Amino acid sequence: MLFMASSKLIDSSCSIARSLGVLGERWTLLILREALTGATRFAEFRAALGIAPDVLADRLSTLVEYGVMTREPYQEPGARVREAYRLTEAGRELQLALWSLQQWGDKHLPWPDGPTMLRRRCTDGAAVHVGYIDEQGHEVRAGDTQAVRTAAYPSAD
Amino acid sequence: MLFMASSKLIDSSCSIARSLGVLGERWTLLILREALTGATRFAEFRAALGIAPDVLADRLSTLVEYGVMTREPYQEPGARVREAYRLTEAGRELQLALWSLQQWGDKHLPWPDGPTMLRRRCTDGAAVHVGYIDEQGHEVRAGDTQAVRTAAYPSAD
DNA sequence: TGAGCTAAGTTGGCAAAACCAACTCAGAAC
DNA sequence: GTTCTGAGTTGGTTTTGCCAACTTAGCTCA
Repeated sequence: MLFMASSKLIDSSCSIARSLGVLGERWTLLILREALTGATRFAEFRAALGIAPDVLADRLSTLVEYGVMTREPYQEPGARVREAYRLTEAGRELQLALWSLQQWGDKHLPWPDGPTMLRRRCTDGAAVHVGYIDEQGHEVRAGDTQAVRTAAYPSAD
Repeated sequence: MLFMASSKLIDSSCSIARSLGVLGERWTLLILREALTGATRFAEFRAALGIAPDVLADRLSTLVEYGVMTREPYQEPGARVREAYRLTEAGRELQLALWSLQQWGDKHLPWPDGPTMLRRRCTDGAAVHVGYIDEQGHEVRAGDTQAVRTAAYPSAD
């Protein structure tokens, strides 16, 4: 086996580090962006991203290994069996993280012609953004948020 | 110059790709996690992450270059001048993206002892999560969201 | 005055990962 | 039975990351 499922990050007590252990390698989040817009086939990812085939094979197998995507053979009538890579529910939930990055890029690394994608509500097309929400489902301002350590936080390092 | 400010991703028309061009290299998001919890000095990042000093220097200079952090000398009384790396407002806004990843990791890559960090409102300590919000400041369910292309979306590839 | 200490790096050699082109393999079409 | 296409694998080169050692500057203390 040439590829090692990514680093020791996945054994970290920090959820951000564990997420990055699965998602943080080069190309992975772009592969997921394509998957969220409907790509399912090896050649589709390859054409859309220009990624080397060995790297793509490695990333897809990592995503399958950690339950972000599934690899399933399928057959169109009159064609031979092919492999389809589909997002699991866990994978679909990564839309939130990708939209966070998209929203940040729209604001802080703007493109001359403006954004190429907008985030909308299906039902009425109203603008949707990513933000902080309290238990009543109401938005919380960024400055009113804080992260706090739990008892599970490692005391001695 | 040994280091090239990261790839051609920053010239992409996709905001996710541009964000990853600045933030997507190995270690970068973990450096930002430390910065959001108060780290400012080279040696602090190094000790917290165990990152090689040349890689850390490269990542910090990329973050400064793109306006995510500032590098400013400061002097404690009776000590020589040192460098402090501080988040800009753009950098502080990345808390949203990091919390998205943390929330995903909490759910899909759980740690045996439970999460080590919780997301809270400062004023009353109530739980806060990251999610989709409409123009009235109310939460939108994930399944009710969609991304749509604008006129700026590149037609011919 | 100069020897030691610390922070913030830089430099050089080695190992791992990414990139690229060429090749494989299987089934369908011709 | 030759060609085509999708989904990869293989081999060689380049880039990136990792590690240890070194550098530089200003402070402290003898």
